[in-house]
Amino acid sequence: MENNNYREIFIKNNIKTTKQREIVFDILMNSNVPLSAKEIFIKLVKKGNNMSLSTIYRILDVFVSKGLVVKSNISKNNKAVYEVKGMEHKHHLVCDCCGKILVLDNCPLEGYERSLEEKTMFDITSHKLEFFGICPECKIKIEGNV
Amino acid sequence: MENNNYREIFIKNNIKTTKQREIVFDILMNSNVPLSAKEIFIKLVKKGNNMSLSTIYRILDVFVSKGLVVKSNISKNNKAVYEVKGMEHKHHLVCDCCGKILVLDNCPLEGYERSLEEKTMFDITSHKLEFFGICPECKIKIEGNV
DNA sequence: TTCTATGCAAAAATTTTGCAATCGT
DNA sequence: ACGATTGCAAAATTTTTGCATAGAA
Repeated sequence: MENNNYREIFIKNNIKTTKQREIVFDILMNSNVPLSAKEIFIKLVKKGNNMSLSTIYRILDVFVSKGLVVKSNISKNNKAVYEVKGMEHKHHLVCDCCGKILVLDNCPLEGYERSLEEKTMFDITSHKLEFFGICPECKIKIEGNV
Repeated sequence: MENNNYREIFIKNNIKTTKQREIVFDILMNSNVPLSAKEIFIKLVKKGNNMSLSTIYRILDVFVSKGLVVKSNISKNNKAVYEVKGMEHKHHLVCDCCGKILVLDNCPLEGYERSLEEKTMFDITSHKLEFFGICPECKIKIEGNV
């Protein structure tokens, strides 16, 4: 899992291949939940790597500007979180109570987006959709305390 | 437009009515786009009021915890933005290029949410949906430069 | 009066920036 | 070799917190 062909992706996007970019991209590729800059930092340190936090921010900015990564904000502490922009795009269901994130596979908005383009004259490039609720485990906890 | 019955709303939610809370709530009620803490601050100063920024943060936290206000993040600079949680809920279409925000009136997710509850066993409490794209004005600008 | 909310100033946390050194092509 | 990228440290922003004072019920 450590080797990779991210080089090809980087070349295709006109950015230089550096060890740091490979590390960050690899972490994002292997995470199924969006990560903040600091979380990425912690993960790479745990793997035995090291990197300046400002480098991580700069790398993420580059990835976002190239459309490789999506920046959003679903964390409770308003930190920006990042995830690779897969072809099949994913949405999330976040527990209000414990913060757990469930990844959803399908998107209910295909048709709607098109009608919105017609109505607004925007060229729609993307959307963010997140659901919030109480997960089954927390429901039990809450009921237990009643 | 300055007078209001926010007192009733506050009483109903078990929070004390203070001048500061009325000012902040009024600004949120009269804005059709989500505002950051600092934007709220600037607006109230322009109206001749004054308030500590930390008070604004604390007031917003209270409003969010009572479900009166929704905190999200669609600004480019990852600042948290806040808007009143209306009965009719609104989504937004944000221009990638100039940051302009268009308010959308209807929500395409009514039915989907219910099926998601069944599938995941979550009690879904809310969702956030934002669209991004290029607005007509920016399209012209961009084409002009080609 | 009692408890909560506010202001202020200081701290914490996140993100950005300048500059010299290093690395990729 | 050249230009882009990184690290470091410092700055800029955003958000949180402690404590004394003021305000609501």
